[in-house]
Amino acid sequence: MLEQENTEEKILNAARKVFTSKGYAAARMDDIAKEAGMNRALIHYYFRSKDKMFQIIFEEKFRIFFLSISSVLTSDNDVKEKVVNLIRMYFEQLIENPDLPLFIINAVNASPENFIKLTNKLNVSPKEAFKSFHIQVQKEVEEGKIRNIKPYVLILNILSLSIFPFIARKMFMNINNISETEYFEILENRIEDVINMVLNDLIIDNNKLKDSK
Amino acid sequence: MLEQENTEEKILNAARKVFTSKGYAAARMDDIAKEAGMNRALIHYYFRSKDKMFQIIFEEKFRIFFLSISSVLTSDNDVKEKVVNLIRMYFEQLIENPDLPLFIINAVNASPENFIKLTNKLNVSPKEAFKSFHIQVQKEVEEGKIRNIKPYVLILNILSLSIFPFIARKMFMNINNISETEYFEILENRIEDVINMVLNDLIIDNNKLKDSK
DNA sequence: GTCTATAACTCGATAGAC
DNA sequence: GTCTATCGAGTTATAGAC
Repeated sequence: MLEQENTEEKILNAARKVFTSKGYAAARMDDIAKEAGMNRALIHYYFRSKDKMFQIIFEEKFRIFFLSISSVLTSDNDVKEKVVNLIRMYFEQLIENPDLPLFIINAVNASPENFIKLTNKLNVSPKEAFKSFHIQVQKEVEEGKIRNIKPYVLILNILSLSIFPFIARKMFMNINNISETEYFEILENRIEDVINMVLNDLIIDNNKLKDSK
Repeated sequence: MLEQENTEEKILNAARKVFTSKGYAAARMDDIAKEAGMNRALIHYYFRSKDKMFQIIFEEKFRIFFLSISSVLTSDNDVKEKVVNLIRMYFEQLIENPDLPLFIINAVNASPENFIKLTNKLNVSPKEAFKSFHIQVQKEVEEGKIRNIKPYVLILNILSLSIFPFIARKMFMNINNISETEYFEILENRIEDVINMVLNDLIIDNNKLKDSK
């Protein structure tokens, strides 16, 4: 069946593509118009200004990115289950939307005020989600379910291992002369490695291992 | 003793700061002029165009970033020693230059041709360094010195854990309401965690651990 | 070498015909 | 709603005085 897009959807799709791949400053209204198959005047007619369009796209992407994290972090699983879910969820999401993290990071860097305003405005608050996860990690550490690890460190490790490969993918593809498809295959095969690494890190006493080296 | 900068150095320092923090598209020649304490005309007199200035800065940063990786990867240490050196070196370098990775990644994404040209031009080739490390990893896997791990995966894990926290630092600082100094302290305390995690991953048989869970 | 003034150009935004 | 033409602000780059 043929998906019939109306003009507004065409523009939004084009804007998504251009803004997420080039960022705000480098994006041209004419790029978006061309991508949507029309002229600049028309996209101004629908969305008034470049700023307003960007806000719409940013808010949408921001929501996608943090809604899924929050839902995993605030579920009632234990820490280890959340770790597994986070890593799998990131991979699924980023394979569909590989430009997402860099887009959000660059947008936040360009105007942190904007980020703060959005986190306050949305009912999905990454701040709250992270905070409740912190508390849970501390609790499980005290109970001896996982090793003594700082919540910050655990989150940083998960996000780093999941997100960075997508952020740096073009450089990697270039350095190793491989296509995006091949690269994504490598990443898919890597998921279980990442899960194992993070989980093992949670149950291993590093001092014991050091002695045996 | 007072470091006397001449005009050219003043401009380059200003350009470094502005380009690495804003990226090419968002940087303004007037930002650089103001940062250097002079007017636009003068920076054009010295460096002709925005493009040429950016090329100089990019090439310089690129060199810094890959020279240090290459020197670690092509040393005659074994894989485990290289892992430790890589992680420590990244941290030291990035604490001094936290905008470096995002700057390079964005520049490479904006024009991959440029990246390819540079890697060919420089005598320091990341491609070669990575390739020789791949071979070494495969050799040590065959010898049983480390577990059966794909070289790609190992490199991705190291780079992810080391670089991502700097790339996403502003978002983290915002989410957790902490200053850059506090954040860098967290990262410094995290180094040994990262080293342990990657090293343990190299010597652990995941199947055995899975059974005991 | 360094400045002020201004040319040349890019690009977001609007006017107005259809 | 959609288009062509054009305005006008913002930026890079140059001319020319000192």
